[in-house]
Amino acid sequence: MATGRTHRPATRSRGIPEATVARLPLYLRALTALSERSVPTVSSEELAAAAGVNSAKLRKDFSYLGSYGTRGVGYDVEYLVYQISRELGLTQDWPVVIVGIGNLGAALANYGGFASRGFRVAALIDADPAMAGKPVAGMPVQHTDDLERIIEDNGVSIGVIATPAGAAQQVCERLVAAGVTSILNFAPTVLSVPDGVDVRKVDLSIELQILAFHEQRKAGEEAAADGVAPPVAAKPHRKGPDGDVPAVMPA
Amino acid sequence: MATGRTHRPATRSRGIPEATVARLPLYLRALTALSERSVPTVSSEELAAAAGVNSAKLRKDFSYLGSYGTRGVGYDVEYLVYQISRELGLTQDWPVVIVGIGNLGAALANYGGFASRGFRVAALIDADPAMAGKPVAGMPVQHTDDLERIIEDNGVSIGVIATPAGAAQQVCERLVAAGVTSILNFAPTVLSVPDGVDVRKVDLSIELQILAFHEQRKAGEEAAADGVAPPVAAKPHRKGPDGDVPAVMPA
DNA sequence: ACCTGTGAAGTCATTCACAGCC
DNA sequence: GGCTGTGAATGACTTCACAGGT
Repeated sequence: MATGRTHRPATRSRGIPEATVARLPLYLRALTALSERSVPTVSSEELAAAAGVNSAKLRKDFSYLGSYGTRGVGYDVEYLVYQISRELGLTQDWPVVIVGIGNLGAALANYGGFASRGFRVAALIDADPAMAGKPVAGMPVQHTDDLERIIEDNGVSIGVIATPAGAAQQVCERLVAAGVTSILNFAPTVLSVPDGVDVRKVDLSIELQILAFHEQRKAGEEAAADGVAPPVAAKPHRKGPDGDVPAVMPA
Repeated sequence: MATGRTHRPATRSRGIPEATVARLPLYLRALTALSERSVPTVSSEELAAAAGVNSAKLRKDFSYLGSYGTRGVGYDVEYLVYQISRELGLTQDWPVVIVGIGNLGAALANYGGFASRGFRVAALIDADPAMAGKPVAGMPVQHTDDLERIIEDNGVSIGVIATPAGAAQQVCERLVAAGVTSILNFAPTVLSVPDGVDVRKVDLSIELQILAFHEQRKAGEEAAADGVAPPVAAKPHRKGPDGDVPAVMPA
């Protein structure tokens, strides 16, 4: 059954560190912008600034790909664009399905960034029969019943889940069973998948909570010159009979 | 000035490692689910499984917050929910503005997860005069002209940018000038902000590219027993005359 | 003179493994 | 016997600093 260990055994990625892989798209974007302005070469310092990282990191990152620069000169923009695209697998195109065409799913379907870089929305899928056939982003929504067929017919290996949390795990299992091996999950749930399947998640609520944490620290920074008061101890007040405490609710 | 060094000087966060902070929301969500099912206590093993991490990591994470568990027993669910909420600053509420009410902005405005945990959408702002006054998610869209006033009137310190890439930096600057110190950026651009301002980004296209990278590696895993063939040179295919797309080209 | 590529050092994060308590 | 809390070990990532090429 493979419990939810999304964790791949080791940084199995023929040499390139995961942290580096995560930055390649950033470099690629910056390079593409330079390319559009017909800039022929760029130094690690300039490119790093455009990508929002420091130059030592960038050079180290590129060193994992090979020696694509020229000492005393910098990097050839077009050449690097090509090398990074190839490394990321963007020279082929990737059919993608989006499952769950609510507000978010529809927004994703309309998002231009999809098409631009080798990703192609092959199908939009929703469980609501009333949605079936309706056009979203110029494409008819299809019903979940046909999920397996759609995946196979289109050779889809990347799926985007934009369903409510409750439906996500089940959709995930169907996608995986049908052959999908990479999933981008927008539902606020932990997905468990078998080994060999990659999951990445995008979670608004988590990001906000992280910001709130730092925001709170900033606020506590007045008053404190020596001992930064931790969050404020507040009465432990455990065991609320029926939780007068945050009756919070998951998304 | 302060160039785009988002980088805070050091992990200034009174002890709690950034990686731990990023997982607290995950634990909180799992705990909330348990709380709703009235589960009174939970072991590190169980909770870790629910949150999709391993138990050693979870125990270490909690150890930064204090000793909130009981040996031989586990953690009191309600108590932990309270402690983590407090640590994250979720016991107060955070007014948030969303700037850029296109497909994505509207989807975010409708997203339930916002309201649920101390975050409150204080205003929706868009640059298009035609949008002004239109209700989205039961709330009238306001014009960018009033951005500064809205921030101040509502004491907003967290802003969400969902504008097109081209407008993001400028919107960011106005938000910061008006007093926002935490930004969640959905626009595919690197934002530069002064020290003391936190930026987190959510970028669909980057996530997909990371998935594509791993996907490509998986594909290359047949055939290879000894020397894993690097990316595979694949025919560059493409080359739009004036490509809005990567006009990829080797040197 | 300038800029890349990279060992070496330093910092941060995860995992191990077990003492201590229930 | 079961489970937490945590030093110590290991591993990953970043930064330094400079040798080496143009």
